[in-house]
Amino acid sequence: MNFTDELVQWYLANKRDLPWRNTTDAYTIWLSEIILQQTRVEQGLPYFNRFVEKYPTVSDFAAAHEDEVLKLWQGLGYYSRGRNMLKTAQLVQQMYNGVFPESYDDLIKLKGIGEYTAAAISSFSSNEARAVVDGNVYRVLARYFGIYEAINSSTGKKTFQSLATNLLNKQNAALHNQAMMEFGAMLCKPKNPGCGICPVNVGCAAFLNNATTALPVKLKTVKVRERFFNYFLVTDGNTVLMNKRGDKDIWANMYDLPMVETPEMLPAHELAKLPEVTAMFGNELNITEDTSVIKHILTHQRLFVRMVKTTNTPLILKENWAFIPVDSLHELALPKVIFILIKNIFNL
DNA sequence: AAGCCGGGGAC
DNA sequence: GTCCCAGGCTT
Repeated sequence: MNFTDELVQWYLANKRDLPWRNTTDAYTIWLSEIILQQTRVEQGLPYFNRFVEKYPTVSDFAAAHEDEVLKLWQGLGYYSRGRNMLKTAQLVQQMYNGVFPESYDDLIKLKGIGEYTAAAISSFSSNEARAVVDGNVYRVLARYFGIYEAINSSTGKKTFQSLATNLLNKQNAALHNQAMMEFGAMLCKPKNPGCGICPVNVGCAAFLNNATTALPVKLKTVKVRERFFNYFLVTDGNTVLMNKRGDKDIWANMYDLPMVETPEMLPAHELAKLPEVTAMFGNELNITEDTSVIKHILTHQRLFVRMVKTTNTPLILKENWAFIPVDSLHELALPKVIFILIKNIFNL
């Protein structure tokens, strides 16, 4: 048996039972694929189930409001996925009359669908002969064929996509793709791969050369920026002043609190006198509580976040500010760290 | 081509 | 701490 046939045999004997594998409905598969971008199966699974229940068809999804989608997406990260899904659902409703496209060429044009996702949806829904290349496939191919080209260079991407396409079983694209990814996720793992029980170890360049830890090769480490967020809790117990974020920075269109960003974390008494703060509240801030600083890690940023409670109220409400009834707080999509800051105060 | 976009789990 | 996850969009 050749390499890919071995992996298919391994897959049939070892595959997990995952809900999106029991359908060929392009809409349902699309839901799963977007949710699973840069996301582990175990983390995405409960979100998939909630989305399928709330939006059984793409028409149901298209009728949703963005706040509602982001709320359902809360905690999953990379929120542009949720925002793009709504746009795509609305476009499919209008342009395709609610019938989700199945062809790669149609799918690749949609917001939030790139090469990987178009290949995944087209092959899983209609068995179109398109090879998926995700993180798992990069790793499996780099190791088995001993490819030291960086998987995140533009030439490397072409090399791996070309190799994956050549290897594709064009009669059984769906099964082939599932097998490649599941093998990478379950056995040919980033750390401690199961080489001892691997069905293709005798042909694996990395195994034979003791190079599994060196492959795949990936370029550069991301630069991490440090930021200091000072949030203000303005509440009378019945309502709380919330801010809807813009669409440029992190957590686009989600909700947090009024805040100032500082170049470093200041003691409360210095924060209270900051010109930016006194301008906002009319005079020196009266701080009644100050949380300990929470360190919150994102891919490109290390956030240091604190929240101060104040008896002051702002002079004027900025455009994106509103006093929200505490009873309605649970409807707002909150970034993880905001949820942590206020969950105990308002019983969220 | 490089930078940006979350949160969590394994080690 | 570091790495990476069924990646894609913007500049």
